[in-house]
Amino acid sequence: MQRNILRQVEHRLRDRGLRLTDARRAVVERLGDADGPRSAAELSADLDGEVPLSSLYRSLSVLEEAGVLAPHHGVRGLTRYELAEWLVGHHHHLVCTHCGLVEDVPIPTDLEARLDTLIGAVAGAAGFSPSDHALEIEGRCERCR
Amino acid sequence: MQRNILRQVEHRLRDRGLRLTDARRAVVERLGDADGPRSAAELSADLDGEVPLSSLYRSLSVLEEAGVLAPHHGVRGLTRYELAEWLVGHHHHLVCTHCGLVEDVPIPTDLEARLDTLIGAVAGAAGFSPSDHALEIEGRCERCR
DNA sequence: TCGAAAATGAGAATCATTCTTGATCCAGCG
DNA sequence: CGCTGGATCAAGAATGATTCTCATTTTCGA
Repeated sequence: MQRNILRQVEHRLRDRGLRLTDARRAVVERLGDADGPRSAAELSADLDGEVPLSSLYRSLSVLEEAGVLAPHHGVRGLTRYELAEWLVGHHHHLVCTHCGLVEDVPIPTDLEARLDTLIGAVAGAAGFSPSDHALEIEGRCERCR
Repeated sequence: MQRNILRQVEHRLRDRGLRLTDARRAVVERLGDADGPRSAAELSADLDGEVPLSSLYRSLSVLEEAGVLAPHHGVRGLTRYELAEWLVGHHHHLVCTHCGLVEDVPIPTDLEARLDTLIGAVAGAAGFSPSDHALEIEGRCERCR
């Protein structure tokens, strides 16, 4: 992952009187290397239990609160997190209906622009003020094909 | 809701050796009248506790298994269900980031067509076989504006 | 009408997540 | 240098949604 990200995160936390501690840095690093959202349990395994689960959850919610992480709610009450879009850019998700894998995928800017226009129209008509959107493409991944 | 739906559901269940019992009918009726996905707890309240929670959960998973309901995973480990698209047509969701309300919204067919094309291209490039997609528009609803 | 399969209800059990409590760390200050 | 308060941490209890168990009941077809 780009070391740049850690600097941005540290700065953002500092702005809010928070610190970039070891646990938080570890979480950001793992998510920066991942190719999709990760759950607390997955991160804990990645970290080989170096961070107690309770602390890990707390780190995740602090980072979410600070806008560093974005939550992603998937199957069976599992919440997975990923780095917020201001850190890694706008993207969408491919979700494998068979194995549950979630993978990031970028979308060409021209389509994204059209999507934005459409969303504005649809939401406005319903009295909604759209602030963001998420497109999930479901299907079978390469391995589960 | 259209009575038609109940007939289709009954037929589909029958095909799989399942019955359209009182509890299942009640669930389908409530969801048919709702303007968005509903959780087990919300349905239980709607039904004034006529159906025990354990039975309600079972009904929901049987109906999901049979392809009658589609699950929708929202914040805080809440799973909400709605009638599957073959019963009520393709649509997307407006999600209020403030109060959590989820509302159905139809999308003009021309945009939907463009979306499909795009999705095919993006997914194909990543080795995915897309079978479905979900677009969630986040923002503030009329009341939380 | 009988028997097998399907369905039910009540409560216990599970699992991810959150809360509570008390200890620890650290930057800035005197 | 040592104190002080906010920030952080660890450990376990608590919570809340969901699933499981099991004994009982209902339903459908032969």
